[in-house]
Amino acid sequence: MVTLKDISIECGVSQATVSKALNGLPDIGEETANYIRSVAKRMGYLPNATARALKLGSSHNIGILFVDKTSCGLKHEYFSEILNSLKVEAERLGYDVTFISKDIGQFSMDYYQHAKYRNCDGVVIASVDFKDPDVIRLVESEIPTVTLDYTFDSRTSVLSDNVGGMQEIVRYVYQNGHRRIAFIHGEDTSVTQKRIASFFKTCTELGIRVPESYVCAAIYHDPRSSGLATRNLLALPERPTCILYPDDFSFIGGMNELEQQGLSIPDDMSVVGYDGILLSQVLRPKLTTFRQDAETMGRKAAALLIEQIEKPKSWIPQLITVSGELLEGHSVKSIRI
Amino acid sequence: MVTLKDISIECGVSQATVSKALNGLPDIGEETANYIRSVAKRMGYLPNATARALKLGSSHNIGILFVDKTSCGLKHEYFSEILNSLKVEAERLGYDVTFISKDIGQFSMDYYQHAKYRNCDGVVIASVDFKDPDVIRLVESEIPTVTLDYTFDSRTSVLSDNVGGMQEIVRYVYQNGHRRIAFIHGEDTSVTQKRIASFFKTCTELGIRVPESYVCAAIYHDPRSSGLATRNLLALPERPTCILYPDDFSFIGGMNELEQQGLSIPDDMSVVGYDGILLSQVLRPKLTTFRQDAETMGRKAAALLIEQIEKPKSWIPQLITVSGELLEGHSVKSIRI
DNA sequence: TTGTATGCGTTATCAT
DNA sequence: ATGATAACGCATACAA
Repeated sequence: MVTLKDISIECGVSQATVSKALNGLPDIGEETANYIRSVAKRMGYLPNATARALKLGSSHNIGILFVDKTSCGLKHEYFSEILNSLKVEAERLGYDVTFISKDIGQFSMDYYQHAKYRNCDGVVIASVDFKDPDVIRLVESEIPTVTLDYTFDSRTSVLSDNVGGMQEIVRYVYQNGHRRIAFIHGEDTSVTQKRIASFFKTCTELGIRVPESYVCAAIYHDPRSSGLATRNLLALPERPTCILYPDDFSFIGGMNELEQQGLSIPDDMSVVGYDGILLSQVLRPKLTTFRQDAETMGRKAAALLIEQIEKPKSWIPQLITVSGELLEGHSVKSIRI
Repeated sequence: MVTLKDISIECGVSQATVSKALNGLPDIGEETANYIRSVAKRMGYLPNATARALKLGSSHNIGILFVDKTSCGLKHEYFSEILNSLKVEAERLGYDVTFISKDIGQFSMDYYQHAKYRNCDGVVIASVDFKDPDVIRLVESEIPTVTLDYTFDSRTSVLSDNVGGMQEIVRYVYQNGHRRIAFIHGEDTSVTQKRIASFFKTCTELGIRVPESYVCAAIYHDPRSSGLATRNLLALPERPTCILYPDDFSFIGGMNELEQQGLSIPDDMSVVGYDGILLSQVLRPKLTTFRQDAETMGRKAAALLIEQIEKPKSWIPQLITVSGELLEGHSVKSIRI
């Protein structure tokens, strides 16, 4: 490994001079600086991030908190897409990305401690239990954080537009003549609450009456529970004409149930997903769904976090809502009224 | 941030004593050591990984190389599962995981340089172009590496048992009476080569004649190309009775094509996937497929890399093959002969 | 058993 | 414009 010292010897100048030249400080002669830079390049010099971090107290490294509680965190395309764009943007801005967790080796530490231990300049928090005291401790600490799809007081967060998404879906379905719309939602999270609220609000605005039995619970990313909910809906005396699913993947459960009962999509039943993952676009009939712009969410999260890290004085917490778009497929039938 | 110095002052002993006590060195009095440990705990002491890394020359941090060339690297459940188990195992062994890439900030560096810059103790390489000179440079460097699904000379790698997997599939299909078996394979990689070779070998062993037109190319994770290939197979004068797909997700393309032609699975056509992702298990009929044990692969990769890092002298390169299992679904019809 | 001193590779302050 | 030096937090060889 070639260090500043090696270069200083090679150049016949002091270590300090080399450091300044390489960092472009103005108090080094043009000529000397150029010479030093050329030698450094020739010798294949690379700064040592560790030494730098120790000296500067900042590591140019951000943490990512991504708990795989249901062991489907990363498996979910929504999150893996966020993770990827987050990584790309962070790297573009000169930051590396390290996973943060509890229990690293023998040490049992919480997220905050882990982040401190690694000298993370900031942490992006996604797909965790936001009620976890350890998560709260991290968020309330002095470490800059950005949360995804959840808001803490005086903290920056990037949110998918669940209210707008659900509104667009309901309106689209309404425009296609549907008045009996059922909604199978995911487990109780703030995301789910927003979607449910938006569902009811939009229905009310459109003058649609929603029987209680039309709104039922399932689990995200779990086709089985959505299949069950579908079966229940189909058993109602007055069947809905359209079913909204928690997400595209869960819809598979509904798809199976419908097929088993000999019902075809969209002729006998209209369906809508959520997420806009690859799968939704390759199913036939193509699934009508609402695409969440995960790529933008990850990118913004990284950019906002790094801005907060680099300009701590001028920083103010922000709530960024990333809008998505309705992807029209062929799973919603147009009903003449 | 509480440091060794703070503790030493609080305890009225020297910094060195604190360091030794906390690291459990034998040359500190039982009593003193216990006292120091209790004070450290009370003060909330956490070692500084950065300082430690600088001092020890080892960071307890491993890199992961995961290039999203087709921007589906992470989206592919196979890889996201590997990534997750890799992370879990590494953390269990006391190592953090950091993404490695080219171009971090203004610095344009190759993978090797990035790994050195971050002081990574080792790197796991997956889902990249293994012909990339930058990858080769990293692998041939002094940095310990483990590659996934690709072998370099004198280097450790963890391989999915593609030969065994394909063999099991062909045998299973054969046992169900099929003699006209088509194989749609992915783009040309070493994985694909192994599967193709194993396909032919097993067919030969079983005395199955494989017309050239039965083996055709598509692209992994791309239903469109597999759909096209399916259409071509269906247009043959002598149709196969069973089609093997590159992977479960690609099969969706074939599924659509079959349905469009009014063919039902498995009555009119038997099909087999590869991977054993969640999707394969929720489709109806359930897809018969070969599950790759991605969880084990990630775990082994981490364990082997860390073993190599910690016991460099006794280390010898290993080729670990992780076997999978045939998941019997209902997509292969049993044909009476 | 405990303390002193040094250095890991940097950056930054203060002399020169 | 350049250099000597201290400091970041830690581990360790060596002295006491």
